Amino acid sequence: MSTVKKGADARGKAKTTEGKSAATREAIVRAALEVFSAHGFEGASTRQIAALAGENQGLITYHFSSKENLWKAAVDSVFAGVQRELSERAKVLADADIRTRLRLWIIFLVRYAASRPEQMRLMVQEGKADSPRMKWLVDTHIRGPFEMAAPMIREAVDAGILPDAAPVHYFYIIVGACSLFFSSAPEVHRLTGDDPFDDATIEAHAEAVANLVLR
Amino acid sequence: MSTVKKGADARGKAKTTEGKSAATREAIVRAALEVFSAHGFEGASTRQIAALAGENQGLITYHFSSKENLWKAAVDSVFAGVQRELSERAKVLADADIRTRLRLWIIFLVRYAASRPEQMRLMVQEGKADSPRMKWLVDTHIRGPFEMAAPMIREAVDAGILPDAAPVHYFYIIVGACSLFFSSAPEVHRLTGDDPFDDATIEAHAEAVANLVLR
DNA sequence: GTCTATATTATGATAGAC
DNA sequence: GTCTATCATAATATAGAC
Repeated sequence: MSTVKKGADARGKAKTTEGKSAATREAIVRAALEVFSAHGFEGASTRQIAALAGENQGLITYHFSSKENLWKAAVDSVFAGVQRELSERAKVLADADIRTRLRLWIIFLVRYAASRPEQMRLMVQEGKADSPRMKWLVDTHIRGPFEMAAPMIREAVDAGILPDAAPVHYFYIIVGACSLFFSSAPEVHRLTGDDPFDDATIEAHAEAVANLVLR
Repeated sequence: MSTVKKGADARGKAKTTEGKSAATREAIVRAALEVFSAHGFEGASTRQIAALAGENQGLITYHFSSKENLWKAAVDSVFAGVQRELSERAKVLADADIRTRLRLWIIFLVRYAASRPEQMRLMVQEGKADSPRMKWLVDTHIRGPFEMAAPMIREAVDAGILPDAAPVHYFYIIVGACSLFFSSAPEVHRLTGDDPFDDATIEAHAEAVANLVLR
């Protein structure tokens, strides 16, 4: 906090120039995530994003220079959370037994999918083709979590807790099992009347997956 | 087959006028499915679809009158197969034991997801919001399969084959487990070097899910 | 850093010749 | 049924005032 040029502005934000800039950037990223995950990369418009963020369209070019860079920033913002939380957890649980680690991983995945249903949507939307954006996504955000999970899965298979199959299969089986319920939430709601994002329902889903995998 | 006005045309199709019209329609629907599932509804352009189909853009309006109707026709074409095949299978297997039915259902889901990876992409893309398209999707194509699977799941739970949980959870767990591997195929390929659509890999995934669920 | 105005291109849909 | 040409609108990105 150094040179304060303005005080609180019309929207009630009291920030330094740099602080204001960062806040604008953040607001745009947040809006971008919502719009990109709802409409896909091509379907999303920068005007729509600017409008949702309550900022000017010209600022998108200023802060991100292109729609593609904005997309990357938005994706970074969803994955930043998982990566960090997961590796923290991994450290703490390094010496727990394999069943406990698997169960907690699954519960984590379900809660994360429930708190950020956009993530799986982004993955599925980009998973359509082997594009440059796809390469970037895998190298930057998928390989890490996969390489953390693979040894755990292998260990469970060796211990006879899981039937024999390659880790990739289990990775996508478990991620799919944990996530689809939430990335199809309005569908679930229309089908049964339940709200998937209700706390009790989230826990029920976590229990269902964990109990199915570990028995 | 009645009044033949033209013979084989430039692209080598020998058709009646009605036959030609139907073939055009079909070509457009096939292209639309590909483009919609790759780019989502808003991201897809009718020009792109027409170009891929090798047909004129004006014909889209002629045959479908709007982009929305074309989307519905494309979705119908993916789901038509599942619905029919599933209900046929259901009849044949009505008196098989519950484990066999569950196993065959899973194998069917995996093979279907592998043969039409677009389906899950379409579902996830529309699952973003409770839109009119979403309502149409659920009412026309989701409720049927769900109501076919639910009693089977309930039976498996009652028989002690599956841990206790509501059918909706199992439905999305199993569909997610069977599908994500294929709707993220380029991602899987980049991650491990394997081709998910290789026959042996498809069977390996089916076995992995079936063995995990049934033990 | 933020805003307005605009150049350029692409979109969905229509009109009308054949 | 199929095609070309076109309308009206909306898109990304830029230029330049403040």
